[in-house]
Amino acid sequence: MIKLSRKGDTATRLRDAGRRIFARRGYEGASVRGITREARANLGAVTYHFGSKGRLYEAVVDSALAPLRDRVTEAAAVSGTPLERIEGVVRAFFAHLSENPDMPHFLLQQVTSGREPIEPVQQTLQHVIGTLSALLQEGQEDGSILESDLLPTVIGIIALPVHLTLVGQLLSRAGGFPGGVPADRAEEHAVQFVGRALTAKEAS
Amino acid sequence: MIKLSRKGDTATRLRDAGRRIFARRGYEGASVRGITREARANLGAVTYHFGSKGRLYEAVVDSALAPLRDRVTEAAAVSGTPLERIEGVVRAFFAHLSENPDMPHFLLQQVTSGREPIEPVQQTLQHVIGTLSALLQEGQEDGSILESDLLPTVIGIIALPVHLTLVGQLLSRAGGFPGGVPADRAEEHAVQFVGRALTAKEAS
DNA sequence: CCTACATTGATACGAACGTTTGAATCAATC
DNA sequence: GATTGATTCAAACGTTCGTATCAATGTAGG
Repeated sequence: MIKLSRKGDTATRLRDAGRRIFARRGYEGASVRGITREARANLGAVTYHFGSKGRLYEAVVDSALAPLRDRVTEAAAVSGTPLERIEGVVRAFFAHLSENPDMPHFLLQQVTSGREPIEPVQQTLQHVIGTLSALLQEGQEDGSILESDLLPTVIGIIALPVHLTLVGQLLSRAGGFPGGVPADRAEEHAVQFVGRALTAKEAS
Repeated sequence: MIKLSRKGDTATRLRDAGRRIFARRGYEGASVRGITREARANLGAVTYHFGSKGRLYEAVVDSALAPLRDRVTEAAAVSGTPLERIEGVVRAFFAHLSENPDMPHFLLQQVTSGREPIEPVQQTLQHVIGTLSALLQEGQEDGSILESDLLPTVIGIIALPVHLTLVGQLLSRAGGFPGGVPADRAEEHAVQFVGRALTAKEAS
């Protein structure tokens, strides 16, 4: 009755296959049959191990987002100026996105689904927004970051990595913009872009 | 045989209903039955007027994107500094998004679908990216805009309106951030954010 | 009026969907 | 080696999907 999740576990294989297929085709576009086929599992395996397609989806999303929350927390906790720590969060985003190329899909699928986001997404959003808001506020209080509405600024900061990664993929796939945006250039660019937007020196 | 598209046309009602439902539930999540029900049309009407569900979707996306292309073109063509015209494009985006709240859904659904985007989306992307790239290059040549890679910069500029609109909706719906981001504040914020990021004055 | 054509309507079809079922198989415990 | 519980398997269920069919209806032009 050893229930360790060895890598070859059927449940683990289902989660992995689910991650790929849900990300690529969306929730409705993914079929239990397709997932079980890719996971080399029986059709009934999703019901057996997760209860339903919906609960497999939640498990997939949660397993993709949990490490992101941790990374953001970590990046925000180092010592340094608020701006440096915000840059660290941006880099943490890029690191996680490049290691988990399916991730931005889940985030945006949830955002565009029109439904109330499922719990792990809600948690992650609140956590990231809360963390960045705190850093911004700290920077604004000590004068190192320009005054501005917190929420839209935070959204602007988050939007960059997600969009650069995703649209980069899209363009290199289909856009007539050969090569798209290489990951490392994208990261440097995002850090610069955010840094300038937050600290632009007024002509004095 | 008068084939004017009066507002009560079955084809028009189908396109309108399709826009709402495709945006809200995605392509696979929307059903022909649901669309025809909402349009008060017969089940066979989609096949009859558009040939298939897929072609209705293309018609919907095209009817949503065509006006955006026009607006961007217009905003980029006015006289003014490159930065002012870029700001105009950003404002055009916001105007179009706030009048067509379903629009960002289509854009991001395409981006996250993993499939090659359908033709009107590809056209629009290329057009907007081309237009902004030209404005950026002009500004970089006359020194009014900082040097940076064109493509990621353009993506950053586009990402802002889409994300602010969408995430604003999401947060006001579910996020524990009451009110989200009011549309007019979002627009001003985006214009400032972009302006700073493009023209930050180096300490000299 | 009548004919021709465009549109609507009700119904049917086959395929794919998520889930259920119950027998078969496997691995650990006594 | 028998027993037990967990897991896999093949098959089937009922539902919903997109599309096709064809008769009924509306609407000009002759």
